[in-house]
Amino acid sequence: MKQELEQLLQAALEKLAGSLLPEKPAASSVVVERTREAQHGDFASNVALRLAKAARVKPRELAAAIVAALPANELVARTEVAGAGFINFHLAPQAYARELAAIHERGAHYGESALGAGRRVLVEFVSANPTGPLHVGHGRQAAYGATLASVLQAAGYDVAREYYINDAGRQMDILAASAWVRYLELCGERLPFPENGYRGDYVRVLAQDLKAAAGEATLRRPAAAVLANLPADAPAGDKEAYIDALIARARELLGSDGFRQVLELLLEAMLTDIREDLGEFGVTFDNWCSERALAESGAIDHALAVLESQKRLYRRDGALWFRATEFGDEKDRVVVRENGHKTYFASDIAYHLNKRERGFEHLIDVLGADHHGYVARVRAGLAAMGQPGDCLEAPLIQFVSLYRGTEKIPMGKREAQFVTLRQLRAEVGNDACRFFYLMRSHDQPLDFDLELAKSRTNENPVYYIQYAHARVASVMKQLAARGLAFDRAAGLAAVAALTASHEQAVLRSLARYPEVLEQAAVNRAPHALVHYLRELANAFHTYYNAEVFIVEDAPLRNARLALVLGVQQVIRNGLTLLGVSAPETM
RNA sequence: GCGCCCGUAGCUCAGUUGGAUAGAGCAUCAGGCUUCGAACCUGAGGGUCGGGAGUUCGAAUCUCUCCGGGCGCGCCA
Repeated sequence: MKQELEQLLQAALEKLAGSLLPEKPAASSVVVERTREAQHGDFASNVALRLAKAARVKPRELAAAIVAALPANELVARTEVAGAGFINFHLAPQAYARELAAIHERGAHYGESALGAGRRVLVEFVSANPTGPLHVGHGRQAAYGATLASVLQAAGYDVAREYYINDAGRQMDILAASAWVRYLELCGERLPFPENGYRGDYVRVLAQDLKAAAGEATLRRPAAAVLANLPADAPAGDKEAYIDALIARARELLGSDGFRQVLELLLEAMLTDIREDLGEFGVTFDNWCSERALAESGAIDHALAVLESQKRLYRRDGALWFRATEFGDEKDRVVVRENGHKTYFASDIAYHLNKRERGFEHLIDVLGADHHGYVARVRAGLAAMGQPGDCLEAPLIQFVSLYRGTEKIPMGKREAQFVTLRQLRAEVGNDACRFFYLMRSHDQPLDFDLELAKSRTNENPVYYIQYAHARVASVMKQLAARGLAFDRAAGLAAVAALTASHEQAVLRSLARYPEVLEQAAVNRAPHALVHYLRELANAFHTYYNAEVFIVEDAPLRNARLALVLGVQQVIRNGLTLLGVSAPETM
């Protein structure tokens, strides 16, 4: 609808070019928007206001000329000049009838567009270190990333979803050491737990897995051998030095192959847990990309070679540096440390180059808000390797605070007091969980009220939308119970009978769905969809209370049913994108 | 100190290529079920869009500045 009006305006402006207007304006300046006030019609354009100055004409005069030059169109009932020079469009009833027919015709595909023109986009999200269970912050990133990917797909992009597994670094070694110590405890050894180790209960579970898989023969070592000559742990000593020494000792006692086997087993267990957790949450990935596999494939050396060939590397203090400042970063970055180890940053730019080399035009990294400092750096890396710097985009997801009513739940990393995604899902349910995560703009910190999310009262917005969907299903059951059947063709043919103000409001709301979906895609703002669905449900509930659908008059009855089935379809489409179920009964 | 995000009704928040009289939900108050599900609907009150200045036909939106809050600034990952 909107696009058609914009095309009409464009045509009118082309007619005026050379006379009233100096030149044909760019298509991007011709914009039509929904009006706020019903008296201003359905759509309005400020194009005359925007062009008046350059054309040296009064805005209202220009607007009048544009209106006069508009080609006739069956969708438009009336056009007028209003206010300072707005052009208001009042749509003909058949415009909405046509839209309702489109909903019935396209069904689950209604709302999709070709905006993205098949461009390949990689959405990377969650990518939590496999060193512990996902927490509520990851949950928000999961919900956001999954829905953003779905919305982009609906908008015509060729989308792939990816999880980057940080399985190469020191954090994994620390997990291995932590689990091994717990394992030794299980075997009956007595030794202190490292201050810098992972303390969660899941580590004890991992230790049991280890024992079940390996028994005592291969991995058990006497505590005395483990602890011999280790430096002091905190608080007397340095916890970082201690854990590093412990890791080295584990490698020494188990052999590098043995240590690696422990690591592999833990990694597999953690990834299985994360995968299941996300799967139950309705979040799936097309690819799980391993940092270690990437390194083994030579991708990091490849990226460094590219940087070298571009003369973007230099040596200082024994380390190899990348001239990031030449590409907008605030300081140069080390890629190979003095000790010969490549930095995380090196593997990260290699990973992003790899994404581009796999054919993705556009890269979206969904990141936690605490990662903002590092976007500029990766972008600098991409630019230095000859990639367009703006191919990378990173929506930053602000933090989540949990509340019970007004009481804030502390979320220390050390003691797990209700911080995992799994616990959150178990308590409030997947639907409420996804919904609450997506209700707010991602760049706004989120206060997640558990009591509200759990409540089955009118305070909870999830049920409000689902209820509208279930109510339509209930109406259809009632129809069948009365021995009547819905005649779609007859209903769609009689849409002109839907003249009541509540019916008009529902029709208008329905027709906005494709626009909302495009907006959500362009702005990376899935929450726009949530707000829209609430409005649509509101229009429906109001209508439901005002009119009876199952009436004697068959054409009117079928028209009304066609309308509410349209509502049901759009709600289902929207909820599906959000990852929330659309139940027939509640 | 430097950088990023944010500040809108009592509370939680929508409102981005600058648009017409700033909107929802909750809470509060007043109403609505012998009729398709009351997990619903209708109405009312509630605002210095953090303060100030600027840009212009027009600013919650853009710029500057100040105040307040969150986060980040490693040869860690």
